[in-house]
Amino acid sequence: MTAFLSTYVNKVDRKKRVSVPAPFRAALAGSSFGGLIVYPSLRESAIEAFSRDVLDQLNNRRMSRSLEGDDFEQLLLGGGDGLIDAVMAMVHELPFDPEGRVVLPSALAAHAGITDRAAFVGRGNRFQIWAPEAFQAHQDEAIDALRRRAGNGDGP
Amino acid sequence: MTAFLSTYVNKVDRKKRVSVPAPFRAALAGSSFGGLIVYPSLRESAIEAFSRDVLDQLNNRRMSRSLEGDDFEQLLLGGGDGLIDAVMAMVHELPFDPEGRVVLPSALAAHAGITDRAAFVGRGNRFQIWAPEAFQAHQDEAIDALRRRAGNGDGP
DNA sequence: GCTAATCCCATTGACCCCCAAATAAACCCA
DNA sequence: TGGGTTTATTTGGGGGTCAATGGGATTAGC
Repeated sequence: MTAFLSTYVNKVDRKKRVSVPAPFRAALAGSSFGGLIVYPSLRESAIEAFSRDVLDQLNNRRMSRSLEGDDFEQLLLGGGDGLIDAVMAMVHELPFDPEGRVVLPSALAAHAGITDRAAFVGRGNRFQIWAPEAFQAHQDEAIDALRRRAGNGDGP
Repeated sequence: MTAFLSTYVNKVDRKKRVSVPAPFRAALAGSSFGGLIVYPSLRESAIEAFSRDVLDQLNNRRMSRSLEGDDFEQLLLGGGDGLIDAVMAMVHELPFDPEGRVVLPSALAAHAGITDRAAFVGRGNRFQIWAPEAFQAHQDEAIDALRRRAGNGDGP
C-alpha cells in the first residue's frame, strides 16, 4: 500500500518544532508508537523517516533469518548485518506533540541543512525530510536524469 | 477495461476547482481511492493523470523486487530506483468533492498554464489536463507531423 | 533554582461539505 | 421526427471544520 505521497513544506519554529503533514500522520496512525522513526540518510543530505512498525518488521525479519538458517552466531555475536545494526543504533524516535508536531534533533537538522523550513518528501513506503532548497536541487537533478533516460521515447 | 477517450473542456472557478468529466470519473470508479493521481508532465506543458491503482502497482513492483532479494537495503539506503522515488515525491492525490470536482494545485496549474479553463484529454489508459489553447496548438502540430509522415497532404 | 522539554490554548488560513442554480444531454410521446 | 419534458452534469457561492503555526504556562530534569 502506497502511503507517503507528495511533498509538503512546513515551518520550523524557534523551538525546532515542525508539523508532520496530516496525510503522513494518517499513514502513521495505527502504529504501536505515536510518532516516527528517523535517521540520517547515508547517501543524501536528508533525514529518512518511517513508522515504528517498519522498524519492528526489520528486526523480526532479521531474527527469523537467523533462526531459519540455524545460525545463532549472528544473533548472539551480532555479526553479519552491519547495515541493520548501524541503523538500529542511529535511529531516533520522535514523538508527536498534541498538535502533530515533532522536534528535530539538532544533529539531524544539521545533517540535512534544515534551519527554518523543512520539506516532507513522500517516497511511497517511507518519506524523507529535506531542506527545501536542497531537495529542489536534488529533485531537479533526478528529473533531468529521467528526461535523458526517456530520450525521445513517448513516455511521460 | 474502460478507457479515457475524447477531449472535454471545463471551467476552473475562483477556487481552482474543476469538474472531472463524468466519463472519466466513471473510468476511475472502482479504484481504491475516490480521486485521481496527478503530476507535471516531464515533456509537455500538461498535467498527467491516472488512477490510484496504477500508482500502487508501481510501488508494489518496487516492493516485491526488494522483498524477493530478502533485502531491505533499498528501504534503508533509499535510491535504487530514481524513477519511482521521483514520481512519489511529485505526485499529488486529488480527491473528488461530492460534485466530482478536484482542486488543481497552483504549482501544477502554473506548469500547464491553466487559468480559467482546463482541457481533459483522453490518452487511453491515462489522461492529461491542458490549457485549452496550448493543447490546441500541440494537437495541430501532432496532426501536421502525422500528415507529413503519411506522405501526402490529405491525412490518414 | 535554572534550563529544557512538553503541554495547553488561541489565531489564522486553507480545505471540504452542503445547498442551489444554470446548462447540457437524454428521453418520451405524439 | 419534432417538441417538450425529465434527468444528469456542470457551475457558483456560503459556511463550517480541520490543519498549521505561534506564544505562553506547566512540568520534568539537572
